[in-house]
Amino acid sequence: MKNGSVILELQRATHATLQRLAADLAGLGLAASDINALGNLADGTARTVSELGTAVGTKPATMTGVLDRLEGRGLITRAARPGDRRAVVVQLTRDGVKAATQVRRAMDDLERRALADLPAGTLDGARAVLRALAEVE
Amino acid sequence: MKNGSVILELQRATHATLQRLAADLAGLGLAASDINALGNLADGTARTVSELGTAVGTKPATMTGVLDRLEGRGLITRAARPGDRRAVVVQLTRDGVKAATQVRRAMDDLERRALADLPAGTLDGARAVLRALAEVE
DNA sequence: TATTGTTATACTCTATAACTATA
DNA sequence: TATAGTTATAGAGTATAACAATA
Repeated sequence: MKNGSVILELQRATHATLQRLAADLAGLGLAASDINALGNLADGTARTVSELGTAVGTKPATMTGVLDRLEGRGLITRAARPGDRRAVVVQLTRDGVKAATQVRRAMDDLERRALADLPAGTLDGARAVLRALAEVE
Repeated sequence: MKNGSVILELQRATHATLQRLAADLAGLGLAASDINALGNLADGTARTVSELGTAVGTKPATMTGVLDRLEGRGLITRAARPGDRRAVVVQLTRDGVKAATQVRRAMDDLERRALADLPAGTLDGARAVLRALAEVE
């Protein structure tokens, strides 16, 4: 395959997986960013808005809109962090945990389907590449 | 690192590289989709709207807006395909070639910076993973 | 003064459905 | 009838800059 830019292939893979995920999770009525945020919160760790934004890959100002939606649906709570009342800690509610679990399951299923036929070690290399790209200056 | 979903890492890498690219190419005043489209057209091959949409990862209806902008800036032309006048062939203009070349150069530079320290074979494995994810059903 | 988050603003990105032209 | 693309619509995603509250 020519046009071999890894970055272009990255865009394609991202578009395809996001769309696939949204379809697999259509019953939840979540937008792409909602899915991304819930997927990152799924491990149960509470995060500040900034931390979540970094994990998701967007600015705090962008997160605000997403969090407004998730809060409105009762999937997360926002609370001032004890000790530093500037920071806002985001945490899943009980319903949020359920939704996030479904998101993670859909992601895991998708990965399994897509990568079943690839050699075992390949995935680790891919992670290294993705991490390096995510941190580029 | 926990939260090890490849899909989540994919999103992070995509956000980070897009933003980095947009900054590196700020002088050209291009939107993310413009950059993506030009990067795909950079090899000089003319493509129909549908083909380009597939390469970029979006629907034809989305491409229309991007192409309107690129055409308005004189970077591409649209013409009916001889033999099937329903199809629209997109091609870079002379200015478009210049812009696309800069886009590809910025992408290549970014990849070099990010991946310089990784073992040689890693990249091929990553491509295989990205391709598999892009084609998942 | 610096930091965290939200608001305000202005575009871009996207999909779906309806439409036009061509096959 | 089927296909390629555009238009219309509506909403989601994004950044920047200005702002408020807290440190």
